[in-house]
Amino acid sequence: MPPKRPTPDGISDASFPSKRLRATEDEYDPNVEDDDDLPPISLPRGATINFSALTRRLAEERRSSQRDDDPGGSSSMSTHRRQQENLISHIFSDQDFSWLHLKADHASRPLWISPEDGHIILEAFSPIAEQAQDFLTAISEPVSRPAFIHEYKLTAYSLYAAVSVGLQTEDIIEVLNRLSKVPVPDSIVTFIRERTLSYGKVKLVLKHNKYFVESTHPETLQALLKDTVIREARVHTQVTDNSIKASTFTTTKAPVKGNLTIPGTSGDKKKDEANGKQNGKATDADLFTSVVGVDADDVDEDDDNVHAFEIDDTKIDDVKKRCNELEYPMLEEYDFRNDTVNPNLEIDLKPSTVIRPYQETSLSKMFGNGRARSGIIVLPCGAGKTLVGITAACTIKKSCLVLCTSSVSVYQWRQQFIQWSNITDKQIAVFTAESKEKFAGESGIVVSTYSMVANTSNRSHESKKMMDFLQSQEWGFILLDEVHVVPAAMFRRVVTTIKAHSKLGLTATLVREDDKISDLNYMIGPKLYEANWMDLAAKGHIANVQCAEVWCPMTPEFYREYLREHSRKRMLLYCMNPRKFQACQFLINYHESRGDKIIVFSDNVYALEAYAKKLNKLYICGMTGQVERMRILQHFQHSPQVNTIFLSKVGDTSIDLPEATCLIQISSHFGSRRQEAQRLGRILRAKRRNDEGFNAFFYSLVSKDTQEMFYSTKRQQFLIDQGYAFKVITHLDGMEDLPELVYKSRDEQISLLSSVLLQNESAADLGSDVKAGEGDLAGTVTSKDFGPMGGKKFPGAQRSVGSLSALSGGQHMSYVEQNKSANKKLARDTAPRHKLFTKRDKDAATARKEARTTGRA
DNA sequence: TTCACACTGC
DNA sequence: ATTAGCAGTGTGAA
Repeated sequence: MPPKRPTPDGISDASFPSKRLRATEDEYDPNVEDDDDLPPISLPRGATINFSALTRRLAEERRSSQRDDDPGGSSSMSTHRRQQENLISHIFSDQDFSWLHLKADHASRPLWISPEDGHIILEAFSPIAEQAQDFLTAISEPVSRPAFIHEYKLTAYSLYAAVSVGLQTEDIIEVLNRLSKVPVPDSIVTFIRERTLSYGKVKLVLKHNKYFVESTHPETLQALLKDTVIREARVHTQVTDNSIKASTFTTTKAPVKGNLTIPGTSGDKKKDEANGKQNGKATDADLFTSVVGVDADDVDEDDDNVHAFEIDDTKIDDVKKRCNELEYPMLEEYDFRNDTVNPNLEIDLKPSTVIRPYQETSLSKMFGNGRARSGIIVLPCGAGKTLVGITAACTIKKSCLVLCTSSVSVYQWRQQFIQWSNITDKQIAVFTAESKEKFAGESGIVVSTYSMVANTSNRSHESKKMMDFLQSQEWGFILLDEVHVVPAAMFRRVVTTIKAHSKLGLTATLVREDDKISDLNYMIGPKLYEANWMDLAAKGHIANVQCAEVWCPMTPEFYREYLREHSRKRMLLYCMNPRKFQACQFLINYHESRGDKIIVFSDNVYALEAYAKKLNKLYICGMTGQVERMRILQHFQHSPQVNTIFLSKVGDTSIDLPEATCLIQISSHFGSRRQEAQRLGRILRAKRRNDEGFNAFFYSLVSKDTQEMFYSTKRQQFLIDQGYAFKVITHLDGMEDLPELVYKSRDEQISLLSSVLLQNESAADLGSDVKAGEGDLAGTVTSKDFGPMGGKKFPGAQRSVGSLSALSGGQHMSYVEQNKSANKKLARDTAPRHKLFTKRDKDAATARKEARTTGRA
């Protein structure tokens, strides 16, 4: 037996599921056998202390799922369980790292590195966690950041990004070593060296509207030219292999950040420098600022011998991709201050504009060495992405192209530019289907949409002329809003058709449900900065949000139909579940009475309409005209009579939503994590966040025991990774007593069901009377009509709160255990269907037959 | 101006 | 592991 080990946090040995978890500092006995049927889980001791509860739970889940899965039976639950397990970080799979030796003072060091795959686990409760986090976001990808344990991953891209932000190989290794409980494994050290040393050897440069691959190492270029993709992209000119002396701007030793000020930082650069230079005390904080804030630019810069070859600009995308694969990622930096070819743009932030610390941090990553690096900045919605973009444009001071997803945001960008900077009306042009302006003078800003620029076929004469103009320009800066859309097959074209020296992508949610997100690494550049949502919330920049998933049981009638029907009909059934209706009504009622402004989202237009009408609220969907939308939004914003609106998917994009403080989802798009996050973002901006203890609320209404539960789990993953804990509400206290509760009687429920089923068959009349709600604001029912709350307590008491669920979102498992039997019982239930539906079935059958016979005739 | 239509993305 | 309905933009004809 290994010697007894101390248990600093009071967790006794008895709580460990397996003896193999008991790796010790000095000794590990490989002969200790597993004496139970648990899967082997091994972690170094520093980690086991914190993971014990979770790993145990995981093991239990596994065991129980193995045991009571009935073969061939209702497999939905067991697949469900498997799916959920897959969502859990793979760090808990059966790897054995007990051979790693902990440092003697490991307790004071906050992280642990997996030698296998470069995953890093950070104890977020460590006193130096915040600095460690700064460092880790710089060198690795955040995978998941719930309350106590954060997970990061070292990847080639993240290391490229780290180097491009100015970190140096040995510093990365050293800091990592200082923070780690175990010595940094050799495999990781090698990995870091390999990836960082090849970085910066190859550059992509734009000169005279042509792209060149440039390097000071001719042998590197030769190596690249051995690749067929790159060789074929090469354009042969007279000067190809000669050294091209940079003629547009100097390539001498780059000036360091010293004399560059990012506007709006109120001279904060002095502070930066002071921090960096006065290394008197070797506290950890200093260590980080001195490393992270380093401004040395040690890319070899022997400008005597810059070798280059030109490449075809239509093949830029492929070449960049290839270079990444060959592990010579191309460095794209724009030395805008020494660019004398492209005209300057007189633009600056207004003196009154001050940017926030995290915005400054993100910009300092971009301009860290006095030049503009291409890359991506990830900030939550409502955290001021626009201002970051504008400040970047004001720093570069060259012609700038801004691209967004919709024409509404085009005008928003334009408006923001005018609001925050001293740009004049004439210098900023809008290019959409309606307006095709050009800016006055030789430099300026153009704001447009992706589809406008990406559209290849079928272009009108006007826009063709405009496109020629855009393509003839050499842009100093291209700003890509909602950059996660760029990898889409059509939109990725814009990156190659527009010639820009530097690119900045902005997004709140750097995720897609396909695998194209990593393409951004070579298309735009590395991720320069990613904010931690929880940190921003804690500092009061964005609202604090309470997230909850409300489980609404299906009524027996609805569930029976649900089991009989297929995909689309199923969806309608679980959206229209009367219990969900009631929950929705209750929550609206509750939140209106405490003065919240509420937005209710439903992806399903039919359900949206039904809910809004039943509950007497205004709603907006795709059909709603622009004028009507504006009017409703105005009312929502200003009228105390209108506190709740219903929105379809239009709310996700292209609507400038006023501030809301509460959000309820009744149906949503399959498993889109992005959508979930984007919707949450709608309430992050809430002004009232500054009130002490103010919370915004985010509810997802889910019909129990339906597919919705799986999608819901999947959708939440992004937010859980950001550190949000979803609470599960299984019962809304006081709902039954709500006066005027809708669909209370069984008869009402049945008639709802029949209309849902009918609607299914004649989908043609969907949305026929969209305009019905127009103008009848007077009839809008407000909170007071629902009567007093009767002093009912908020259902907070019912919420599950626990360290385990807060830890990792593992709370989703809880429902797996609960409802299986109920599920089966309902499915088995052979009680006759309501006669209404047997009749309906018959009618449908005869109708089909008739249709067939008449069709033949 | 408004509508249908094509195309595209999520 | 995957869906198909809802949304957007832009164009040209009525």
